[in-house]
Amino acid sequence: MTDTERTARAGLPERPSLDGLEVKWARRWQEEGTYTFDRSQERADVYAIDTPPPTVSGELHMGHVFSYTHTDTVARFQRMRGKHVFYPIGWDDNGLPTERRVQNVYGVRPDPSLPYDPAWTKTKDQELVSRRNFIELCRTLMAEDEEAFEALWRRLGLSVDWSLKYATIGDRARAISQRAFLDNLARGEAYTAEAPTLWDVGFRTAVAQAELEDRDRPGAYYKLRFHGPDGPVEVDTTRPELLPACVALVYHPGDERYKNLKEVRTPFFDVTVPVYEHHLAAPDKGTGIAMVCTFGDITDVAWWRDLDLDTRVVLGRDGRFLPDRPDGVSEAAYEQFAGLTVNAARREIVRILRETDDLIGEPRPITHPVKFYERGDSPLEIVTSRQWFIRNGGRDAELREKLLARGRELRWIPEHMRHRYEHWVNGLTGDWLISRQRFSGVQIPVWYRLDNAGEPDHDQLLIPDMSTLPVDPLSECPPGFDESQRDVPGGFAADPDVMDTWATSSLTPQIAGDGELFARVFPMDLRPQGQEIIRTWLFSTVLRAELEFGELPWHTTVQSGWILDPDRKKMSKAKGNVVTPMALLEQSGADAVRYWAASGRPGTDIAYDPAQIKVGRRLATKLLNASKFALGLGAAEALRQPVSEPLDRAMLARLAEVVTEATAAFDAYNHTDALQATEAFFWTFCDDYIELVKERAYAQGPPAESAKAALAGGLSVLLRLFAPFLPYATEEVWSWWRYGSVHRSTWPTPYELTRVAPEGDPALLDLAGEALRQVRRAKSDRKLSMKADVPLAEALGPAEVLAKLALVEGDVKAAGRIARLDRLPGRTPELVIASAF
RNA sequence: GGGCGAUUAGCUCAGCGGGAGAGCGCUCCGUUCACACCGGAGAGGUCACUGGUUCGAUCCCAGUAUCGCCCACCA
Repeated sequence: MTDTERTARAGLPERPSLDGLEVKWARRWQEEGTYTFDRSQERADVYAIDTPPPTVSGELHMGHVFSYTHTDTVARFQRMRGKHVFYPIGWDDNGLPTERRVQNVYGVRPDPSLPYDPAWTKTKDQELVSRRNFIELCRTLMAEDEEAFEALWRRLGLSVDWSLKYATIGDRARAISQRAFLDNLARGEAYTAEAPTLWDVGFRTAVAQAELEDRDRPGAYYKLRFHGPDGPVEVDTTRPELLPACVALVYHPGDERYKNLKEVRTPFFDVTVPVYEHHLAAPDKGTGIAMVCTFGDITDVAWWRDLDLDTRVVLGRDGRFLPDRPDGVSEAAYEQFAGLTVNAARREIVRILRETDDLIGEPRPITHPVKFYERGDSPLEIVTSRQWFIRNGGRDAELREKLLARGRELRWIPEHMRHRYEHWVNGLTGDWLISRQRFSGVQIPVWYRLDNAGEPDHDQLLIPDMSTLPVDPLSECPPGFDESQRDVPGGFAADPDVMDTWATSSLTPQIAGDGELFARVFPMDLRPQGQEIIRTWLFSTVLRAELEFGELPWHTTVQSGWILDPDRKKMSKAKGNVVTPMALLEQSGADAVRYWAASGRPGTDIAYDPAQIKVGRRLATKLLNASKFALGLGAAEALRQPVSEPLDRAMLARLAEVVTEATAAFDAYNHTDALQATEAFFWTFCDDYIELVKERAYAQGPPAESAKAALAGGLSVLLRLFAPFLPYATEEVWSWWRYGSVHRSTWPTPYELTRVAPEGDPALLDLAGEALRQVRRAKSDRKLSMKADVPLAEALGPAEVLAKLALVEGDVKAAGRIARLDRLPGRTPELVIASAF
């Protein structure tokens, strides 16, 4: 019988292919609910994952594919291990990234003063639209983006339960977010305060410490001449335009140069300002004495607070100089600055100081780091405004210690990532600013009483009934009021702000595990995420869980690495080295892409490498072909037959070791080691074992049945070991001969192998493989076909090695096409096969 | 300025106190009765550098250099 006939008889495809498997099986998994969470399970039997909801602000990239694949291998492993895997998915579609995308795509800008226009259509670029129109555009665009996201994740084969899908802008998330906020408020953990805050003039909103980044910008030192009682005082500054906001000079305690200086007059504005000592002043920076303004940077705020300085506000929320002069500055001097941008004001003051001869020398250009909102385009300014905060340990040693303790309690993969958390918590300088002066977000769910002058009283909060959440204070009234009382003296006013996106996404365990699910999934097992959001998502989730429940939200966190391009740079759109995931999946297949992704370890960067994807594709194809061959031999029918031959038992015994290794690796979140152990064995299985036994398997009788039974047992285990990595190819092969889904099958154990192949000696597999390799080398050296006959071969080596060889001699002879194999003990220290042709 | 990580074959990466490894690429050979999205064989390395500990160091310690990332109150 030919192999083609065998294949046909077994009902196997003649030429198995990877093409089309994704569509076929993704549909089947959805129809059959293969990954549906069983809501009746108890916590102990559940493995719960706090999946990152990707930010909906464009397309998913290879970095997402990389890290989400890692999590999926864990989910599939745990599911096969018998856990009921709670694997939700969500979209983070509120917040500034989303708004900015809408602004870019539609070319519109929100203006809350405009009325809602239900029939709005775009007529011109940079059009201003009402708040509600803007929010509707956000919802529309997000829905489109989210459809594309879902299509990608389904194609990649993520085994999430799509019925658990959530959106952070959805009603459920908004209600949970507002409830958590009100709980924080009730416990005194949330509060409102008027304070200097970092302000993005482009987005016109306050931003939090966690969202800052430094960017190097060109600037210059300007040396200004202040006027002291005993002569001029030279002061270096990079922000001369803030001279009208100057409230003091500071120098380092003990700096002899300034120790008798008590006050000075500013140049041009001629305002008398005090001179103080402060330890933050650096004697070696500039002239050793610094100009303190309202507010040039956060050090100014520290000085202002510590030294109880005056306040001279000059910058408005639009980044321009205010129309009105600050206290103590003359109208005549200030008026020419009113309305100017920062840059224009700088040019103006430099021009003036040159005229008055108070600019000493020329500006000295420097490059210095400037604070930016991580998604913004303009340097941050500091403005005083009323904002909401949540206590985060930044001003509270006791809470900070608790949060540090939680960080130590958490299992970090890789371990060294815990330092990032510790440094972040230790470096917090203030509470978490959560209010944003934006539109598409979760509204801060409060109103304020208005006094008789129509001014809000921030101590008289009006709180919604918890049962009415989510609430939009701008369109709904507080309990006991009606719409006629909105914004009128004696009535109420809504808080116009929304919450920071992290204020909602810090609640993902509560959002995903809402209602009766909560007790079954919380605290969760795993938080997978990117290392760049330890200070935001991870920290804020730990914080909210600590405040709400006094415990960690999950036991373990796995931090993913970066995708680098071949130049070792982070991949980015600007550099044009971005590969579109969907195109890649369609071209190479999901299993191949997943194989590449799985070759990266947690926390370790990986290069984008098309060659690795090809290797993955080859592996998946090989799996199809080798399976087809083994099953074509009749392996499936022999599954329960006794495994009697030493080589067959050796193979299964070695595979049992691989199972142990792969299982241990997965338990330690080393999915890469699990894959490598499995893959290495698989190639031995194909290249050595199958070649060694196929002649025997073609025959009849117990030795043939033994080979076929071992092939079936080996294949069954290999398919399950590969299932987390190659879900499509393994499922396809599984469907040829087994019932149900491989992804619902049981993770293999060493016992199921040693039971059918007791007393297997793995060394026999190595020995037979080594013998075969030597025969092949002899043929290769003589440029002969691997199928060339060897009339006589001699096996030399220690007697005990040759004794073992005798156990597998029949298979070696068949695979090597050796007619006669003589064993000659004691002539060499190691096994040598000498072939004669 | 502080912290974390990396540096091993041309490339991508494992290993981590006693033998230097894998895959890709490369060279040669073979093959179309599982697999051309194929098989077999082979060549390739003072394990960044300098000291130290040790019988023995790619591995441990100290320092240096380069790269990457995180953090920082950067007049």
